[in-house]
Amino acid sequence: MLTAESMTGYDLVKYFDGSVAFVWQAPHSQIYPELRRMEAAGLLEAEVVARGERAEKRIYSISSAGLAELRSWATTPLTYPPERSAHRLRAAFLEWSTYEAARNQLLEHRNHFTRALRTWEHMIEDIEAVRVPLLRRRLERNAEEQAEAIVAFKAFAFRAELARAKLEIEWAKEGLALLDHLEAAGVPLAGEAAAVPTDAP
Amino acid sequence: MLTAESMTGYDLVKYFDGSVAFVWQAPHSQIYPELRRMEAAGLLEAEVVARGERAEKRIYSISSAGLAELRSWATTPLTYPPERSAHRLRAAFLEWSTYEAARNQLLEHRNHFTRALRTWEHMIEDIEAVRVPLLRRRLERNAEEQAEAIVAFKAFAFRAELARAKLEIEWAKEGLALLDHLEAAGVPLAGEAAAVPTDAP
DNA sequence: GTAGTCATGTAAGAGGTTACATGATTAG
DNA sequence: CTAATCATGTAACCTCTTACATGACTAC
Repeated sequence: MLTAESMTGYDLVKYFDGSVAFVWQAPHSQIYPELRRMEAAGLLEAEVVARGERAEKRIYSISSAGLAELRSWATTPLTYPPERSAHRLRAAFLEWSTYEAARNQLLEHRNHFTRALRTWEHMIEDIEAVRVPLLRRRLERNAEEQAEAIVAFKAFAFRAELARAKLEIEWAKEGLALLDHLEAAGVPLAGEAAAVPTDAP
Repeated sequence: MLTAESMTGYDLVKYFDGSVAFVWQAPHSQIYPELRRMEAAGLLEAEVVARGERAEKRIYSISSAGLAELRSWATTPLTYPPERSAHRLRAAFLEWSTYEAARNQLLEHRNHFTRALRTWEHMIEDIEAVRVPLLRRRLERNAEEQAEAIVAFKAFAFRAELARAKLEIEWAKEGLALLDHLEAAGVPLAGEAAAVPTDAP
């Protein structure tokens, strides 16, 4: 982000929430110390600027070492992190739930990704029309011949999440249909048993 | 997993790698201490069994408190963790890479999920045919009327990952096509610039 | 005897979450 | 004056990764 524009940690947090956060989130409690570490490592340079009469702020820019590090990161092969999805795990053991809780879970899943889908769609439109402020500044800083690639890669990354959202919505629907089918067939779930007290005959 | 069969931490690690690990991975260094903690919390019971003359092993079973906890977990709403995908992040900033590195990245992505796809397909077949040992034992322990649901939920969870793998393969292909298009159009990437030394005219 | 499997741990450190904490500046 | 925004931290805690560490049992 600092290759697009020099800015404070505060700005970084803000812009994060509006763009990069859709693929990589970080709270300010991670960003501020990290900026200090990167500055100490020579990857960033900080300009301390007065803010009013008493306060100060640090405007960070990327250094040439930082640029080299960025290029290095961009060309290093990535590994695949271990799978860890609470939602899939839950789905695999839905027999321990109740029909009500299972349905709520899947409805919430569908709603969550329906909202996400709308966000992604708008985001991709905004990217392709260069309505995203930080992207605009990035294009101004770069050779015009690269503009197409810069925009295309952002849209490319976000389209994956768009497709993912569609997938999750369909998956949730499939799950809801499965629950309907099982309940109609009179299949009991283990979670319901918990509702039956032990003092039953 | 302990509701399907009582077993040692070692067994748990083994079975993890063959089934649950596809949605939730954990190394033995996490599993052993966790079993101890859960036993201390009364969720599990351990039977210490001699193994040969000198060695011992601990066979864990789930307690009634553990079952209650499991049911509680199964019915508690899940939250959505912050997005954090190194691959999407990388994709969004591919202009900092080189065509070669970017292609390798996407080819590796395609290969990774092609392998995953095959694994999922076999896994789902094995689940539906009840060829998975732990699943078989789970069905033996449960009322026959629940068998359909137990199998269906496992297949349901895994189908999501199957669909995900297909999505990732398509996405990687799209990315490769994009790279071909950009390179053919003569668009330079920032990573290539690093190859041009500063002592150029 | 030896290689493979069974079996169980510990520990340092990285990365991330959540909560606590503070205070200046600016717009109305 | 007061609320919103700008701005920057710290710290406890949890989870997970990676590496270190050990040794018994069993089949060949």
